[in-house]
Amino acid sequence: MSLRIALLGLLEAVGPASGYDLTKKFEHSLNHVWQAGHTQIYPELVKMAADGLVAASSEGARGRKIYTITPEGARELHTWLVEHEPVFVVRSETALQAFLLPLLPTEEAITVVERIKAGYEARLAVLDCQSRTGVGNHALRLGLAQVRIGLEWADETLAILRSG
Amino acid sequence: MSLRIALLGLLEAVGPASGYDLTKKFEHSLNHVWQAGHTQIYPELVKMAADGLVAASSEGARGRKIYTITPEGARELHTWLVEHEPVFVVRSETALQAFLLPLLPTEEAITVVERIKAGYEARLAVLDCQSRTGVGNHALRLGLAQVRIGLEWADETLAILRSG
DNA sequence: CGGTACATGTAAGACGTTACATGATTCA
DNA sequence: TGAATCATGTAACGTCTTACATGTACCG
Repeated sequence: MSLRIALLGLLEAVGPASGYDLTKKFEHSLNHVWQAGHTQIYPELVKMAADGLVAASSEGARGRKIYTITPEGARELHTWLVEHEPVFVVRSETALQAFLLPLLPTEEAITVVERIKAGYEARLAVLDCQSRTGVGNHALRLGLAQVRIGLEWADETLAILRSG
Repeated sequence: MSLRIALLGLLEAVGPASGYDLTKKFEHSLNHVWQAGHTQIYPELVKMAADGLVAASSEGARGRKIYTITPEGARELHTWLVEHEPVFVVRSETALQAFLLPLLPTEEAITVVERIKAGYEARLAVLDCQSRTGVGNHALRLGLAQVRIGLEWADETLAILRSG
């Protein structure tokens, strides 16, 4: 469902686009929110077209197919956006490492937290390069805040481990 | 893979346990880190036993089966903990709603953010009840920090929407 | 002419959810 | 005795990843 919504949202936001374009958007602007590769996106667009949520144009250069959101698709998107109840589904390998940290001797735990911290720093660098305007600006603020808090957590945790 | 690690970690942390016990742990202490229901946990334990990572005792009261982590399981857990590179896979419906917020008229966007905020508040209430000691203490600090930053983001976003 | 980016797809298998199904024990 | 909790499982279906497969257009 959410993959559909993400695709409908992108089509609504940036106008008609190909599966390839949408795949790039997933890589470069949606990546801190939802993830999907082309092997998931292409078949989903076909299904969405069959369900009348998007319309596919005839093929362009290099077999390029342009999809446009239909009024029905826009309706579905709008309904989801205003009615979807937040459900907190978390599946974070980093958080799992953090959870199990006390099972390691302090020295190893420190090494693990340092690696997690480096991961957050890399992530911060990526997010810092993204445009702060246009659709996604609120989500980017959220993503940046979460990464920064991750860094704070790492420093705090290192301090605890080193003092304990 | 991560489900395995979570199960091995719990067995290491709390000692021998049944699939039922582990399911409860997932509900009550691991829920902000990883999620799995009994329909996923029971078959996984069977596979892990076949792979020699856990050992199953003979059946106890009410068909209860106790699993114990084996030395091989402990080794696998340790290796993952110290060697696993952080990969940021995010799939958050809430963040997706945030991403697409600019597609809504301001009034509707405000309603959506208020619902997201209420979700974070509910989540905070749940996390606040959890034990701050024992395995999982670091992950709990991380989870709490992330929820609090979510609340800050919601207030900030409401301010932007109301002033814009 | 060779590499890179464009552009699309399929298939197998892993992972996760929902619905269905069963039976024991405890407590009011 | 009926409800709640304990306790385990299967099956169908949906989602996601990885590997495989193919061909076009542009640039140096």
